[in-house]
Amino acid sequence: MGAGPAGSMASKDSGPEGRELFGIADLAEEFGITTRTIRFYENKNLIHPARVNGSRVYTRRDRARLALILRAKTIGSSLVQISHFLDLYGEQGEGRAEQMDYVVRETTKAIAELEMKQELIRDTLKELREIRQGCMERLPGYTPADNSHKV
Amino acid sequence: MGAGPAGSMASKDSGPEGRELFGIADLAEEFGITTRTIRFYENKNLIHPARVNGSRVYTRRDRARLALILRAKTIGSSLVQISHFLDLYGEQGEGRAEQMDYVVRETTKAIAELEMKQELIRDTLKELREIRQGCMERLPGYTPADNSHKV
DNA sequence: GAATCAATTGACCTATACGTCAAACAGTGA
DNA sequence: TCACTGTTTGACGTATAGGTCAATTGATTC
Repeated sequence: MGAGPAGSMASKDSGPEGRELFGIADLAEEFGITTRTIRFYENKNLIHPARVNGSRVYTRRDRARLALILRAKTIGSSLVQISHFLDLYGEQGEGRAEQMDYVVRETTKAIAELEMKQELIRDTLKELREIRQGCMERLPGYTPADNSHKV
Repeated sequence: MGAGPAGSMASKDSGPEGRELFGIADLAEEFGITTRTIRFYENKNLIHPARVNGSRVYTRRDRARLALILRAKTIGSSLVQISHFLDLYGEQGEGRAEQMDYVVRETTKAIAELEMKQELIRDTLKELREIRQGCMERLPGYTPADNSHKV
């Protein structure tokens, strides 16, 4: 089965931010990934775009969801983990206390894991800064507390 | 080619911390990974244990290196990235200014990337806490600012 | 209405990071 | 000495995360 275009002629606006609906190529370009990757995520049930004439159409919510996925990936989560993540983000609306309790427990776990990662990163950063500092001191033309070209 | 044991009878001490040398199984157990994983890392040139009668023998430095690898993995680095990481950790000793300069540049890049990840995690944590908070408020028996069973 | 162009599904391929045997071999204890 | 345990290399299998190609289809343009 094929589908139609959703090319440069956007559904409503043409600005990159004022848009409401997006084609798969738009999102791919915006996030610097391939359409294959986006379709792969859909296959893994991470995003559920609408279909128009067989073509995928993404809302802002879909786009935000994709952004969440990519952010989580950068942090080091697997797609399976991300899938559970996304459930938490979606589930807040309503639901019985049972569901709420579940979300509370899961978010608590996720928070704990991220806090641990945060600590590991902090430690690593400290070490890297020490290494860099040690190197700089051995570099010719070094003067202690050289903040002349500080960032 | 085969090899000999390095079993429960440790090279020197038997305590888990006072040790100086370790067998592959010791490290595997200590870090909760398999020996296969450790051998895989060696195959990728991430660790270079000594050999005694064909069997791998790990020093404290090797053990620290393995710890670095696993920490970096948790943070979300690939083994290739970790390989470069480890080069930086090893290279600080001496070397010409050229090498020092290289290390300074690479550590700077690594630091920037980690700082970015740190921010992403901060953002995610903030959102997760909000979600959890929102759920808790909808939970029965909730009283605002309920710190009665705080961690 | 034929060409073109973007998008679709399906199939197969790739790289990473290991898991899982299998066969061989080295020490140790009985 | 023989069995047993732990280790070695090698080979193959698996899960994840996509890349790449092919054939098709649908909307737009000429």
